[in-house]
Amino acid sequence: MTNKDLANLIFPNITKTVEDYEKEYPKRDLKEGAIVSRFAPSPTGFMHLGGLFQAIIDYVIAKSSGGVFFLRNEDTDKAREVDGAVELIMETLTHYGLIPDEYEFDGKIVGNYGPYIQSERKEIYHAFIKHLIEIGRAYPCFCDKEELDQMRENQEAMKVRPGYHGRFARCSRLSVDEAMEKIKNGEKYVIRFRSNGNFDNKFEFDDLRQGKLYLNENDIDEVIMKSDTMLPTYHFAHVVDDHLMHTTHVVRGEEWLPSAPKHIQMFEAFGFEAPKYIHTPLIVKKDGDSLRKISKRKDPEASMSYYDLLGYPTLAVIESLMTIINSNYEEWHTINPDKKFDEFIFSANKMSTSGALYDLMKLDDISKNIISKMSKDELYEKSYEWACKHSESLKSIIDKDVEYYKNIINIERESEKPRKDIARYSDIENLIWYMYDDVFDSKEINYEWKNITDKEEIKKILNTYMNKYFDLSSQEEWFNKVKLMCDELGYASNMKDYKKNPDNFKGNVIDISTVLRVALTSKCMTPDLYSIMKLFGRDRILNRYNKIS
RNA sequence: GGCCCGUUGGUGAAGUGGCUUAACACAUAGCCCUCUCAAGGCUACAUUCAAGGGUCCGAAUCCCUUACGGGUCACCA
Repeated sequence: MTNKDLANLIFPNITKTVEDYEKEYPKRDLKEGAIVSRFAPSPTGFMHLGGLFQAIIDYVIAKSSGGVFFLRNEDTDKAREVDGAVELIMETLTHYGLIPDEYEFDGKIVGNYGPYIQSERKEIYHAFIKHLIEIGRAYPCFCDKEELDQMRENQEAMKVRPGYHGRFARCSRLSVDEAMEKIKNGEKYVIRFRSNGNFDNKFEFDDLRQGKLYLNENDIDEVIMKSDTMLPTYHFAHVVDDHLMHTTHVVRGEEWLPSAPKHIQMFEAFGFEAPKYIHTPLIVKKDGDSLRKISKRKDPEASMSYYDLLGYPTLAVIESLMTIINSNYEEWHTINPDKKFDEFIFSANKMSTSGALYDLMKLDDISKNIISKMSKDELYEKSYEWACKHSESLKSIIDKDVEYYKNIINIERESEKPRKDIARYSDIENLIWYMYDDVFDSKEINYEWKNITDKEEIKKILNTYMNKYFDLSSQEEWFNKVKLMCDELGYASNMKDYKKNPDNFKGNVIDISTVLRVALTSKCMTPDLYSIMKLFGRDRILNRYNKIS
């Protein structure tokens, strides 16, 4: 009996060969230097920051090089699969504008290199494994979990490196006849790759981020096919898929670096060229004094739904991640304010070498800048869309009168130096509620008076203002009148005069405008008062002022 | 424990043997401007690059040792 007989016994129905698949998925017709990248999550939970981080890199390197970005669903672990995870991944990518060129979703395959769902590629993997068995580079292993645990314990006791390697790789020494006998007897087995590496040898590995690395050769006979489902493990699926799909650059987390030697070895066993690798740093978080990987369970900001719920513009999240990905991104962006982030030429070797701390302050800053540059129409659309999903109360406010809402958010907007007070759409309601009479009337109002708190004085100021100095003809006139009133009532209209001789005055123009502001809005901090008064109009102002008693 | 990677201000970081008296941005503080707030302008914020030793005329940059942090050693990805 030969290896071929063994291969046929295990995969009797596999007739296609590796060569057949090579022909079926020919080299992509792309221009020189075009990068083919992929985002390949496993549908085990929720989309988190680290995932988006990688997807952005994939997207940017593909787009900026005129290449292809595709999505592959790595669902080989059926036990950990979670319902709806695939939908969430697709939704999140779409939400952030990172739409893959090739993908498989909802029964539809887009692209010529599919299927893009690993569980649908079983036959392909089997053909490749069959080939490996035929050439003696893979073999069935009948060791069960207990035996392997026992082996590991012994290894630890003997202080030797744990793992299925060298003399510990028992099943690798089984003859073909013995193996076939066991299979015919119905014994359970996995398929292992037969390593030809020597752990004491180093080889040069070129990681695009870290540069040349010297890693130990792999000598572990890694499991490449699981027993129950006959699905491949990640290691094997990665080799077959990224070869057949002609991925040029694999972007993956740093945690994969230690298994890179296995992957290289498998590519070599098939005679394939390995893709280029970019192992990305983990996003970490400060926990007490030490740093740790950001975690979905402990850190709400690890989940993409956090940003969605608070209403950060998607671009803000992307750009904040871009600054971590390549710190020269910000510089590039200020020089090229009109270019889209995916035109940025990413340099893997400029990526940070250690774990990056995600800074929510920085996110706020980027976000404020982005929102401040939006036109009123754009802000209206984005904030309304957000409100429809996440805030019934903001939605109802906007629905009252869209034009009025737009005018409010347009105060000090669409100008050279726009206001930067909104970091998230969820901030808006708290900034504008007092502009709505019914909302104002339904609340318990706490007037934030400052220096002038005497009710009689306040009433006197308000009455004088409405009777003699109310003027909305222009910003300048408006303020001139306020100053004139100061003179009449004994307050300093000029701050310099006031500072020189504060005792000569009852107060100053700031005190007066604060009374006008607080009586109208209840708040001592608001955008430009003139603009607010313009939106109110005389009657509504009078109405608010009459509430003061 | 073995193997691999890393360590520059509160944060992201620039830096690749002399242009560094260590960019830039965020944060923080102060001042200016100003009808409040936000914004904007200006200023401050690492005598030092984890520590020690070495190489060199010259080191954050090259070498060694130590310390600390991270990753990984599954029929999980």
